[in-house]
Amino acid sequence: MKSRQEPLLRGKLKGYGYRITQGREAIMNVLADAKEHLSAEDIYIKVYASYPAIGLTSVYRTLEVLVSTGLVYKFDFGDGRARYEIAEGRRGEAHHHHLVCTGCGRVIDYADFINEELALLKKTEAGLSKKYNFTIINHLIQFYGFCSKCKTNKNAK
Amino acid sequence: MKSRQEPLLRGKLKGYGYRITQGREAIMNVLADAKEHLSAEDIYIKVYASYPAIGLTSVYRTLEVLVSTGLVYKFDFGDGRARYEIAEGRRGEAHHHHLVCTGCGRVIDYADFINEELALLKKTEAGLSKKYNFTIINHLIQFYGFCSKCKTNKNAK
DNA sequence: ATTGTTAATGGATGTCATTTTCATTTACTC
DNA sequence: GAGTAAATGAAAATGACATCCATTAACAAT
Repeated sequence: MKSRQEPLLRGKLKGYGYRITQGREAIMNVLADAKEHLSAEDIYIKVYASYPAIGLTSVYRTLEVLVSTGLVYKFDFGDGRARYEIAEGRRGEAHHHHLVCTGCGRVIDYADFINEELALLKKTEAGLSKKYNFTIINHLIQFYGFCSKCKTNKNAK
Repeated sequence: MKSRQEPLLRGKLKGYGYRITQGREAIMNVLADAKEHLSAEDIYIKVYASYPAIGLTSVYRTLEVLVSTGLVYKFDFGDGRARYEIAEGRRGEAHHHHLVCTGCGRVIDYADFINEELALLKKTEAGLSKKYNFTIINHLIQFYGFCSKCKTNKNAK
């Protein structure tokens, strides 16, 4: 099933003066249908399935274009690979933050308390936007600490 | 001037069963005296000045130990290199969050609104700790968007 | 529809932070 | 002071991502 999202991205990309290529269309489709944030390689693999002529290099380049135009968000969760998520459409749906265990590296997604957080973030955003003349579009919140397994021993030898 | 911080770390590391080596002492000194969060290479260079026998490998290994025991925090700001900060001692002093420009990659540090944020974070932390049996020690908050230079053109071609 | 131009591509190669390997050294126990 | 296992440094490996460059394809103008 084709996503109804893609033509939107397509039009916007074109509006910024970029050409619409087969590879870029395939990448936008994958992003529009994604339920999770994907790594560049995740995207490459998914695109490859329907368009094997794709190169990993083009995935990186297209993502860079999409991110720099604001059509796609890029996150760094600290595991050494960036993740990408489409900006319009799927917003809020699976929005969550992370608990990152300092002991074992485990990452727990949570969506609890998100609403209270969001309320505060809105206020903060307003102040920051004004002071720094910065348009805020998204955010990343991570808590670091120790998960249940690691909290007792703290990796003692 | 020797930091009074280091013996603390030293004792704790020992308590976890790790040996205290010259390299580890030097690294702990650097971390205890640091005013900013440092990258592994930053630390290597500083340690090298007083202890040239140090190897970059040992810096990475020692940092891993310190992080996994909770004595040092590790952050990933998304610029491809991790940053480290001592857990006890210098807390709060230069605590800030980031505005990351999606257009050009610029990172703006801000410390405004931190207090309101912290109040909420404390509440959130309490809830999360309980629900996920996770001991929260630190956090990372980043806003993504467009800085003043990038907001108008969004890198259009 | 055909052509010209220039952006976009893919494969190879490079880069850079971090990890692994391994033979040697050293902190700490007895 | 000797024994032993942890820790080390140098070199090589890894893995994500960027760059180079010759080729291809999008799209505007015909």
